[in-house]
Amino acid sequence: MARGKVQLKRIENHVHRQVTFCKRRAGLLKKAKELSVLCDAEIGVFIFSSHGKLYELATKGTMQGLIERYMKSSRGAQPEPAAMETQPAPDPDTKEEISMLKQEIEELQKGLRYMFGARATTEMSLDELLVLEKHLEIWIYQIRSTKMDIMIKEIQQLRNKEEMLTAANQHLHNKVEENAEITNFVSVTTDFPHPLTTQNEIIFQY
Amino acid sequence: MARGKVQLKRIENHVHRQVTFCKRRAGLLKKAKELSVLCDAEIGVFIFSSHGKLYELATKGTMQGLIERYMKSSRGAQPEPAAMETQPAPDPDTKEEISMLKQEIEELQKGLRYMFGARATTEMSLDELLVLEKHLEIWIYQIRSTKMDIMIKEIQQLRNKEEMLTAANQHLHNKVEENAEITNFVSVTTDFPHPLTTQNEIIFQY
DNA sequence: AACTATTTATAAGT
DNA sequence: TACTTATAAATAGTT
Repeated sequence: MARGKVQLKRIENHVHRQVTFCKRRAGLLKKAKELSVLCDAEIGVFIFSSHGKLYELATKGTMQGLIERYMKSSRGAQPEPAAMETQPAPDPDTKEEISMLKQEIEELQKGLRYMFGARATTEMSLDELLVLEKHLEIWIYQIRSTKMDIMIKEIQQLRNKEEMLTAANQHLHNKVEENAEITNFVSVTTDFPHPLTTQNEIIFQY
Repeated sequence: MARGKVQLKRIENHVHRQVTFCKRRAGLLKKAKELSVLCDAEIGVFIFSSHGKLYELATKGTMQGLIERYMKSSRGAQPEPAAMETQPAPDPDTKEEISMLKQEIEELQKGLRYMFGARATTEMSLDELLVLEKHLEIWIYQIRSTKMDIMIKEIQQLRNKEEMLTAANQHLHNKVEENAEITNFVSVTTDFPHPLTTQNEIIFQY
């Protein structure tokens, strides 16, 4: 944010990255504290550096307390899905990146499993698996239902479009016949089968 | 930070506080994401508004994963070993693998978001729904596979048990007949059908 | 670590 | 709630 705009990607230079990490980490924690004070919010932040070192902030009480509250809240009524975003750093270290991505997938799957209140699939009992299976079936059912809705809508739209095209077609057809009658000296036989309309000929943009 | 310096204390005006909360919350999460990307850090943030509503961000994987890592890191002594920097040749195959993995992550995240927030499935496109459906089908397949394994094992165990019980039964049966012959003065006709064994009679605890 | 030139965030206003 | 704008704050590059 100064003396040059920064690209939103992993800083490749070690030293530069380390310095930026320190500066921005301080900035982030400061912002968190400010938000907490100004707006009477309870905020927890933890930052793992690329070397695995932990930096944390809990604006009220302890991090443990906050985590407990988080657990309760996120499992309960209406959790905020706003922020499950990741921006995997475009790392030229492809091998490393692959393993990172795989780990990420693993974690995501774990997260999904966690939602059903279950542990790793292989650690699950038969009953737990049955419950999970049921959940997934319901989910798939919902997806298929939505899919069906979308497809039905699409079909409806296509039908409407067809109707319009047909009408436009008819209109043009009539026009052509009219013209043919009036100016039949041009071509006596205007017998080209059925005037195909293209999008450009449609008056009502759909 | 503008049009007037702000005092670092709770904003008393409700509306003003709410507005500031929204703005600064967005700012904080943005900063967190930036730090994560720029410096390859893993960051978790959760914010409870004064009304107890939760806003969260986990820059990699899930919040659960992060919390687990936090737990490990904060109570354990030494954090994780540093990731070594490698410089392998960028293989075209691996590139492809990366993009596939990234796509998979994207889909999983969409699924997670959907699950967590009960966000309308209608926000997903048809293609996205198809991919998610595929993932879930695979998952269900895995679950059924695991289930099958468990059931097969259980059947095998039951068969073994049956075998043992039959053997024990036979053994007891023989014993009884023996006794009957030796002490046939007690009851001349030891013709109770077939000695049913109960678990207590089994010698070999299974 | 300290110093700016800039960018970014945002308070107040609309 | 969403823009706009003037200004404060953060910070990238430099020393």
